[in-house]
Amino acid sequence: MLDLRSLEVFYWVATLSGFRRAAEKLHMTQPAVSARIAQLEEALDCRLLDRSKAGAVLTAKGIELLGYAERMLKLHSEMVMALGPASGVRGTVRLGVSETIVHTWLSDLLKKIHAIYPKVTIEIEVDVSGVLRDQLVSGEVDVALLLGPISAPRIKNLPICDYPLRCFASPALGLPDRVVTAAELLAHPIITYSRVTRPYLELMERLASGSARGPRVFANSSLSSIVRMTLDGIGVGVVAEVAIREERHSGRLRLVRTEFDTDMPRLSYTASTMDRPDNLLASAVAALAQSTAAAWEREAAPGPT
Amino acid sequence: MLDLRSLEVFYWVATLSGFRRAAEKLHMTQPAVSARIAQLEEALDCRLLDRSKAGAVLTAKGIELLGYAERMLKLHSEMVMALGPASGVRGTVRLGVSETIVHTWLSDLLKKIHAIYPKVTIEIEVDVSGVLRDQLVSGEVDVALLLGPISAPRIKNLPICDYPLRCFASPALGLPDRVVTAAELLAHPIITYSRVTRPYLELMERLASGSARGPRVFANSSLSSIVRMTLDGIGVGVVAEVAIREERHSGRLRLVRTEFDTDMPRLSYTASTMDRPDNLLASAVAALAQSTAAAWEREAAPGPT
DNA sequence: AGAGGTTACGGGCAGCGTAAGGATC
DNA sequence: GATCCTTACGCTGCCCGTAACCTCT
Repeated sequence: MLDLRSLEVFYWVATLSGFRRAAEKLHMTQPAVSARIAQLEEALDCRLLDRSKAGAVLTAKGIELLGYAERMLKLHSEMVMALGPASGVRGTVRLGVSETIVHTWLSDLLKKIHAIYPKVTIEIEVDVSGVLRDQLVSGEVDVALLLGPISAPRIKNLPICDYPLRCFASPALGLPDRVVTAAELLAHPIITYSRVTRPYLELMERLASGSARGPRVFANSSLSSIVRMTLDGIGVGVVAEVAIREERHSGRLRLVRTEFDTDMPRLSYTASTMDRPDNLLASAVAALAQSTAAAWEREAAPGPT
Repeated sequence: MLDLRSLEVFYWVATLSGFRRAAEKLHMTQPAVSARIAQLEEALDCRLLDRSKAGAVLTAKGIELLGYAERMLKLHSEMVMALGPASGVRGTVRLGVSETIVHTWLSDLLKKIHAIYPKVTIEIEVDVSGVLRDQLVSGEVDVALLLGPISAPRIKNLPICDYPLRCFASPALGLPDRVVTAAELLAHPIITYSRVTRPYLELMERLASGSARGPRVFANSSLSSIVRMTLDGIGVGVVAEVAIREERHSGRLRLVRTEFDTDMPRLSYTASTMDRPDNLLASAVAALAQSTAAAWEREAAPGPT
């Protein structure tokens, strides 16, 4: 009948390359999926999928139909999101988040989501951007707030915020209250993000060019841990300015101005989603993340943590 | 459920401003329409239409939904037209045609339509463009091949051909075989389209400016009749060049070159359709008309009649 | 033998039509 | 009372799940 349900079933069979997998995804039995596809093929009077052990692959007609199916399903989701009473929307959004975001406005975002979609469940996964990227691409998370943009097919990147990397130190470290040189700074160990992160790599690139020998670096995958170590006077912390607002405010950490501040990498975050016709909630959450980040910056209030 | 059928029912209720009229249009009973709308309103948890004696009018939410409904239905029709086996398409297209088109390539178009959509019924209405225009706007015809374009909301105009108006005469009339002056020409009566047509008006405008007194004009609503009268030597026929190809070819009528040939109005035809999400067949026919006209001109063959 | 898809069959429910019941002019 | 919509109710047909069967590795 070419109705929405059939298109949805077809979409998932095509996307997951299998009747069985589509059936699981759609919470129905595999014969039901078979029947829908058979009906679709009869209506269009052509084969849409070649069945093989390896998996169902689309025929030419199938590819053509898939294009329409995606457009229809997307339009439908859009309509539901726009018109359906938001408070009635149910579902689960798996949200991947970089730790920096956790320490800034994630809680604001969660409050906002819950206010608008009280029946939606949020699952949060905190990891470094590289891992989040893979999880997004493989569909393990629906939205990722990370250092973007991600260049992969069907990924939509929504810029949300852009924080400069800055150097911080405990007053106990005794760094002078003026613009310091690279040499002065590198007398202390650098405490920063883990080696697999982009800010780490960009930072190393810049520091390596300035000093004769590589600086001592303590790379740490936990932002809290970096802050802790910096507070303890182990060295100079290099993190996003926003991550230590509280410590800076209370005077426990000082901003260290350096001669290469203007050359420091910026952490550009994006809310990235996989462009799928279902789960428009993911896009909605991405949009909320954008507005939350903007609001948080406007307020310029030192958020808790 | 916000499925396609519900949207279709809603679309027609909104468009026709009434449950009853929508029911007739959709060949279903009025309670069934009520039920679908009620279900839609329940799903969206809001009223979509205000019922009043005068007719159902959309609420704000209703207007919003209508936009989505149109987009969805249109996309659906597009999909069906693109994927569905064309030979399986059923339906009726009411086609309004100007007489000039009838005398040129209409039969080619009908053959083409029948070859592609054997199960589609074509109803043909021949009239002058002004009448066709009204019939199209009021929905009495689905496609109109007429002197366009039509400037009315939701009308799509597809240019199909552009024929110059020319003067013709029977050799018996004795007009010289050279470029004649307006005065020489107007010594004879002018036989042309009916007074309610655009070419008549444009022609009169041009002739009036050139001669002291208005020319004698036999306006005739029937093209065959115009040709007949011209053949009989009653006067000078002024019609689209293409309409008398056969007579000209057989030598029964001659082209009369005039000093104002270059200033003659051109008959620009369009295939015009009402932009409705259903009846994509109309658009398909319009497109076929365009290609048929182009093919006919390329062949430059004097088509029968 | 096991994974993946098809065929066969029965039950539940959505959606339609018929018929009767308001509401508003 | 005429028109337009809603409510009530029974029926049909679709769609799904269960279960058995097919096919290929």
